[in-house]
Amino acid sequence: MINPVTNSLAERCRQKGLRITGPRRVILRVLDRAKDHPDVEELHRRVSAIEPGINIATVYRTMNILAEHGLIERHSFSDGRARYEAVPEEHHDHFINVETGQVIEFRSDEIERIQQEIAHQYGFDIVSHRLEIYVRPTQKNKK
Amino acid sequence: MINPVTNSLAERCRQKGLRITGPRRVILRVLDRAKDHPDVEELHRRVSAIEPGINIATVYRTMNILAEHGLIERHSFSDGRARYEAVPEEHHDHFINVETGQVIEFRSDEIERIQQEIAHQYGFDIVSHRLEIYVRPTQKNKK
DNA sequence: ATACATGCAAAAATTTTGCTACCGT
DNA sequence: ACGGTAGCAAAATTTTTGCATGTAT
Repeated sequence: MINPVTNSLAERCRQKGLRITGPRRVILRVLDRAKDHPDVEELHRRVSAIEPGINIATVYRTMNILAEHGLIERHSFSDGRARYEAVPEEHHDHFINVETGQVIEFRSDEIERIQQEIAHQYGFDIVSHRLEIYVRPTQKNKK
Repeated sequence: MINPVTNSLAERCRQKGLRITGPRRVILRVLDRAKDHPDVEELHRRVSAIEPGINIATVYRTMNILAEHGLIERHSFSDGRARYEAVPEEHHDHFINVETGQVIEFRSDEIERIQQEIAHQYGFDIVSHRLEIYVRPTQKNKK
């Protein structure tokens, strides 16, 4: 009963010995608060709204550093650009609604378990995984 | 017992009403034969080896058209560039060996089934999905 | 014949990098 | 003080596009 919910990214950066600078603090805050999966441009927009003058190159560099340290996850989904989210306390997967583009998180212990099983059959240990399910709303209650 | 193994991409293009031009024929052949997941540059290299003079813009355009028609799949894996494969007769997922970068295909009906189940619980029909498991060889028989 | 496809070069979009100055530890 | 970091601009990379010409159907 020690951890409240999640350590903030800033805390986790500190634990890794990364410096918490002004720009970085803002970027980390934006990532902590994001409930979606913004790309670099969107991150930069949000960062700039909090504190103007932070260069987009800094956002790119920070994303690379955070990803190297395993503090954020990089996604691609259907679109081209890279999109990011803070590494969640508990792993989850994603539904992507193809009609709206909306991303919905979900988790299934059964899927997690079976993946382990299959990987072991192939002689592998899982490092990480990524499951994206592209969906549309069930058509039964249509007009 | 009508289909031999798989219809060639060229055949499937024809069925969709896409024109089979010279450059396109070569690109489709390369895709048909590829057992890996080449990016545009690599595709262009292979295409050029068969027939020089085909512009990389044509490869890009063709990939976009084929993807729109659902004839190829676009991946991202860990790296930046988009990578492609002809849509397989039967869907499969991927292991990515993080130590070597090698991509291994696999399939689990159980995983397929559970995904359906979960999607339905959320009120969705599955359009497609993508599962990538990043792995490393099991460590038990180490030196 | 006509709509679609290609080549080429230019442009757009995305990401990285060199360099100097700055700031966190 | 030291070494990582930021800003800025330039460069590198990846992808798209306008346009004139060519070609499959």
